[in-house]
Amino acid sequence: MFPRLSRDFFARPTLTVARTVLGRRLVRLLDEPSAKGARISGIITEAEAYIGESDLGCHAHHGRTPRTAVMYGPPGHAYVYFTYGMHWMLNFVTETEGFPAAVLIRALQPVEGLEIIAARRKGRPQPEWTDGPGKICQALGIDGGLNGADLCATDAPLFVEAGDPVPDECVTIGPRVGLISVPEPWKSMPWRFRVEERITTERDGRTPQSTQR
DNA sequence: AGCACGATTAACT
DNA sequence: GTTAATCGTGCTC
Repeated sequence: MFPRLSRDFFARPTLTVARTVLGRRLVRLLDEPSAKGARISGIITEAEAYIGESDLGCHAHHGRTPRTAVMYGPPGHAYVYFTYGMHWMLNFVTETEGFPAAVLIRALQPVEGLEIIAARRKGRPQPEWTDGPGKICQALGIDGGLNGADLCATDAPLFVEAGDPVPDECVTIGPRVGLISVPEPWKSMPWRFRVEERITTERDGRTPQSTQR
């Protein structure tokens, strides 16, 4: 159990939050009676930045709407939205109130609540439990009910704990994923941060490559 | 009111 | 590699 990240962590430039959130632990406290107080958690291994109305890849590029209102609010809250008719996506609101920006959490390394995750990701191998933004929400039981939730409240059901910082040599930076029809330069801005998977003892001198999915 | 599309995933050829 | 699933959102008429 580590200290929870305070609002100061999120009230910084979005690129800084996206880079430094790697290695931290996302924690979901279950509130359902059948699993009262159970913890599901994982180390954050991939995140992307979405920055303001001028970023044509950001939902806020249409301005303030009912959907994007949370991004215009104070930092340290969850922006959870629904897409493709079936998937929920989790973001952390960043920067200052009034400026719409957020960090999309794209991948985790599962740590706690493995049995619950396995049940929710039934039949899939462990590497595929939380290696996508929709999968994370499925595994942790995150949906629209958590949109706007304060990650820094004392009784928060969803929050982030401190963890070991990830050194630069373990992080690859590249373009954000899935922005099919977003115009340049936004489509290619290197605003995706990912912890490179490697065997712990590996030392092969490979140049980290900018991966794509 | 109608329409095109999406910060994806899983299944299929 | 290709594509169906499935519906909220924001735009156009």
